Amino acid sequence: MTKSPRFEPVQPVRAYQRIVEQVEEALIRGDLAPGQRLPSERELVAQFEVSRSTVREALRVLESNGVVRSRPGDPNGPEILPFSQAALRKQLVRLARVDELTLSELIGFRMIMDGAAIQVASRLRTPEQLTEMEETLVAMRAAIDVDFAAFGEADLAFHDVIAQISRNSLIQTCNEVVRGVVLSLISDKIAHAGNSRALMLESLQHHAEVVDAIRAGNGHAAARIARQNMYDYYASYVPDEDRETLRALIDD
Amino acid sequence: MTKSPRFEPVQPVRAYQRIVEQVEEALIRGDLAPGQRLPSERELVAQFEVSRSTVREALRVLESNGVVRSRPGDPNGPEILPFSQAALRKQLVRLARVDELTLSELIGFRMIMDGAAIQVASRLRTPEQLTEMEETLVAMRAAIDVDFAAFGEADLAFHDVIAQISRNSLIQTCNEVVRGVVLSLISDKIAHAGNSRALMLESLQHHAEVVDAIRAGNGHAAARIARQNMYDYYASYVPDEDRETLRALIDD
DNA sequence: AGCTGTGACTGGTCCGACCAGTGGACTAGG
DNA sequence: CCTAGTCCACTGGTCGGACCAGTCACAGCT
Repeated sequence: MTKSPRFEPVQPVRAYQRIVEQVEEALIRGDLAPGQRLPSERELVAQFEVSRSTVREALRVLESNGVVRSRPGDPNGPEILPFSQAALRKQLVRLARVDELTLSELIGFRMIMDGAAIQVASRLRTPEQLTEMEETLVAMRAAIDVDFAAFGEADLAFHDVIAQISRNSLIQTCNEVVRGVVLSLISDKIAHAGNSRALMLESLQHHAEVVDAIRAGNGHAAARIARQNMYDYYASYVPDEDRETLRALIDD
Repeated sequence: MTKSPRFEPVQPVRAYQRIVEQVEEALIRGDLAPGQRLPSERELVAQFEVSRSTVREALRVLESNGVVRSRPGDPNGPEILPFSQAALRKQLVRLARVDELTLSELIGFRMIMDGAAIQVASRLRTPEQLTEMEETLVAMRAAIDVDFAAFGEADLAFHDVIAQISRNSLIQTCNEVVRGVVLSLISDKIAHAGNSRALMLESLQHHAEVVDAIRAGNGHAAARIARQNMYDYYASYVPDEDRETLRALIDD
């Protein structure tokens, strides 16, 4: 009656993989927490009953995944790292670098994400959070007189507040990661020292309009302005033929 | 006049890391393409002038990042893998598992992403693409009579079409990844074999309404229905206190 | 008590060895 | 001639031992 046992392909599980699994599982179970230390490599050799090569290969994998960090000479052993989006960003950067993702896709993604987050935030925000947003605006204004990097940080803080209000850290993570990827892709082209101040002032103006719209409870308008700002800010880096697609994203 | 040379902290670069960098750079430059093979470990030892341990640690890192795959006995050497979102998903799953991300955040993210994608799609879609969407609807209807997994696949195909129309593969990737994470988180709770058919029928009905709205060019309505559907579909798995936040995402 | 020098231990790298498994070349059979 | 089977060179996985530069805690000195 049974048609076929539905066998699945099986590949050998290597020793170092099982070590990785055990460590990661301990992390998920909470037996291991960030800041804690793993036993030294030679101690792990004894516990797992494998050779040091195997232990080291497992540690390299964990290290590349951002789970632990080994420092030579540290008597406390490898350190369990706090969870971070660094590994996530690394993977995204890889995808972007090999041209699986174009710059316009990344920017389009941010336009959608940021717009959606702002729309949600305009509904959920408390008066205190509105004040918080206004403060980041002041910080942005002050940063303009410092340098471009400072302005970028202040801008990041603004978007962080938005994401926080929208009660979704995944949005925040995605925005930060994609933002970092975009900046790394256009970093070599940021030679526009000339008009940068004007661009920053315009960006600040747009942000202020966003806050105004949020204050008025007009989520649609806020989101639209945000997308417009994003487009103006990055459009010059996008190939002509992709700009139309991005423009289509601006209006609601 | 210069205040300080602005020194930055420096940590030693390990040999295996430089091997990883060289391989990844070759990949980005296009000197290495998916399907091609790396030299054997012993050959790499000669080329990089390091020990096999070092080469192997580099290969383990590349392997864990989804760049290559080593198979014992293969005379052709490690294989360069096609770029995939698997590594990306792995990182997201890790974040979700350690409770940095809650189920409601993941679902909220999907509501926003999917809604935005549908809204964009309703504007950009061609008549052919509309037909394509309608075909996935038919496939979903047929899948209901097979089993739950088949319905899930058909549902995935629908969302793929949407993401494709929105001309943004990053949206597609994010949706797929997050969808996979959500399913893996609730997989143990899918014991609702009883009412599943009714649920599938309702979901299909919602999808059909979405397509209707897209056909009519009403992006707002389409997005709203999509979010509502997403909420109905997953709300039972979300803790009570988080549901209100999700409900706030449904309207406009 | 405060400082310093030392030494046990750390991780990074290297070497050589063995094993099970793979796949292509080579050979025997058609 | 072509096919089918065998064989072996070579693969990656794992092991154990060795050496080095660096770090940190502690004992001993001032």
